[in-house]
Amino acid sequence: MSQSLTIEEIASLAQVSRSTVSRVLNEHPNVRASVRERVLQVISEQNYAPRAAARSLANNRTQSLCFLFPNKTSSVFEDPFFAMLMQGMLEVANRRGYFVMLSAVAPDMEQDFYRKVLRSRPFDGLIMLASVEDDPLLPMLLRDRMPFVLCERHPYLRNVSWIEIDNRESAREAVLHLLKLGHRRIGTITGPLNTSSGVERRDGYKQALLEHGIGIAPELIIEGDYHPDGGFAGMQRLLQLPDPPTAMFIASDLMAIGAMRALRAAGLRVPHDTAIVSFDDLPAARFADVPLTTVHQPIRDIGLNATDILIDQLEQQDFTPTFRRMPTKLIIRDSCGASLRTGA
Amino acid sequence: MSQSLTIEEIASLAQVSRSTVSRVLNEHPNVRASVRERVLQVISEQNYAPRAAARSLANNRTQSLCFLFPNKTSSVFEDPFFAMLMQGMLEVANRRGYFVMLSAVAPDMEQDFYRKVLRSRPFDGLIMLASVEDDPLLPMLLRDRMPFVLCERHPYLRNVSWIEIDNRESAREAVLHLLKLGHRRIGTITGPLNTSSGVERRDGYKQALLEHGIGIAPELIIEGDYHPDGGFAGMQRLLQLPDPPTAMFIASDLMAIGAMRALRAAGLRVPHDTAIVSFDDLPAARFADVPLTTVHQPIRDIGLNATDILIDQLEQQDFTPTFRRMPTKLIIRDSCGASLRTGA
DNA sequence: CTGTTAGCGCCTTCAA
DNA sequence: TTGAAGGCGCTAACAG
Repeated sequence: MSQSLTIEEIASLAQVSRSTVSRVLNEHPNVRASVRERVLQVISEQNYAPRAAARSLANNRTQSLCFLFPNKTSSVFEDPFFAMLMQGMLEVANRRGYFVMLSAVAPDMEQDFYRKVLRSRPFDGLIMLASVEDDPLLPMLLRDRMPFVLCERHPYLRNVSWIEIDNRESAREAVLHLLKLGHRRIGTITGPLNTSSGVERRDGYKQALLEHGIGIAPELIIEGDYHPDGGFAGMQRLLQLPDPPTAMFIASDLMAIGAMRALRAAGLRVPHDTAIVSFDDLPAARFADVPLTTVHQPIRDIGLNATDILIDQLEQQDFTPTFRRMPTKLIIRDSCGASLRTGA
Repeated sequence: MSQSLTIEEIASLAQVSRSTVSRVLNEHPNVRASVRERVLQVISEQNYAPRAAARSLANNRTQSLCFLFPNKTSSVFEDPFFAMLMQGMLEVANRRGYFVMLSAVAPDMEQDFYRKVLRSRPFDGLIMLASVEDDPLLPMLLRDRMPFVLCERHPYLRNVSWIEIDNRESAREAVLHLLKLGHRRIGTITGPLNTSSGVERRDGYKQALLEHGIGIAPELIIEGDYHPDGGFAGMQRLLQLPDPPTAMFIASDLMAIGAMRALRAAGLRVPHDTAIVSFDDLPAARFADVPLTTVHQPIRDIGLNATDILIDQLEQQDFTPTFRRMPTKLIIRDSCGASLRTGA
């Protein structure tokens, strides 16, 4: 890159000391207005910007955040859920003057990531997506007092900050909807059961059934992975039962899309033969073959709020654990069969 | 965060000078093996990692790259194309020891981004996705000699590095395929015509037609935006023609999916009434309602190679403009109708 | 092969 | 309100 100026040169051009330029840069009040003007003038003329590295070294802050994605699968970024989350996060970070670094750590690289990256402190705080029960990174982060916010409640850790939705209640409502439509044999494909969203949505499913005096049938509960292939495989297994379910609560839209493929392959129609309610309300839910009835969660807002929380904590230097809960809403479309009934 | 050690303290624990520790850290050859061992031992015991900011200040390198996304639409990250590209980029960056910063700059923020972010040099180089003809950032990058690689050839700039596919030839083959199937009235929905991929794919379409003695019908060429809604709208317009096309070359899978919605809404079947060949071969192409015949491009590899090129340039300090061309391949599925014919 | 010595560019006391 | 001076943690000559 071309030689860029230093604060020293700006100072001499503006005929003040480095300190004064620094004060102007950092919006210190104690600078005479006329001097400030002159300095700003020179800065603008010279197109000067202080070097991030020098600043970081001096004030111990990088003005950047890290978004840490799990990388169990090779396709995190292809998951629209993460994409939308990221959209929200990036928006806030930029608005509030933070850079954003991205990391996707493979399971076997976690130690390495911690040692080489995290301890070198290239960022002020981080946002973790989808915390797994036994995530090895969390204890290290806590020990080092690295500020972070989880984008989902951790299965049992509570002395951290997170942002969440009411997974259990939302799932319960989804299943109640199916019950109201007359279904009694309802299956579910859950999320990963080492995440709290996976467990909670399953529990909401169970609760709804029990409230209606319907027993839990273990063979109707299949653990999935939030991805289409998991939905496909799960549905296939359920279809092999002697008495397959007439309705499904599927813990993510993507899995529901996979499950619908399996149903179609088996010659079954949604919602006529099998009703479906899913979770997330991704754009794909609306455009699916059969538009999905699904629990809407404000994904972008979640990312947005998580980032706001983190930056607030950083700027106020107050890291007392906190959480925020976002609202959800059941969106009725075609896959549950409700429109069939009213239509009929 | 907890107080972390400095190189000085590691040095005194290992009973050597800072320089020696520094040499060990940077894998300098000139360190006695036994000393190196001792230092590494201490480093590992203390869980030490040099601070990124201090390093950057001293050696003028940040070890980080920026991925710069266009942000015309609010949904860059929802585009699987970018997601897959990013996957490849992140992989290489991590493997070669670089951090990755992410930016999505809104059109009206470009000046600001340049002034505040770029000039503060928080990264060593950047990868730009989808360069538009009149992108205001490019001239500034060139002026500042900021190392960068484009993930698509710029419409006319040639003294830069980029990675590309042969858009024209690929599009030509796609259209030839439709011609071979007997179609004579073939329409196209193009990409944005201020990008080179948009222009080149359209030109490939024209070339194929002309080679077969078919005149270009301007009413059959509609400019799109690579997104589903653009495909939907474009197809709708074409369907209003007195003599609609019997086949379509659509410059992206997402637009093809949108176009198929429009066709379905009009009661037309793919491929029976309207054959379609598209471009990209996203995962969605395989799983579409009617699986898409489409030009496969190695998206992840493109990201991978772009990053390799950039890092090579940085590490060899050789910034002579270069480009690399990746192969494409027409994947025949159902939407073109080829299988109908062989089946029949 | 190793230690000494200057910086890298900025922020921040401390005096004036 | 301003300037002088020291230091943030590391790298990179330069000596030895």
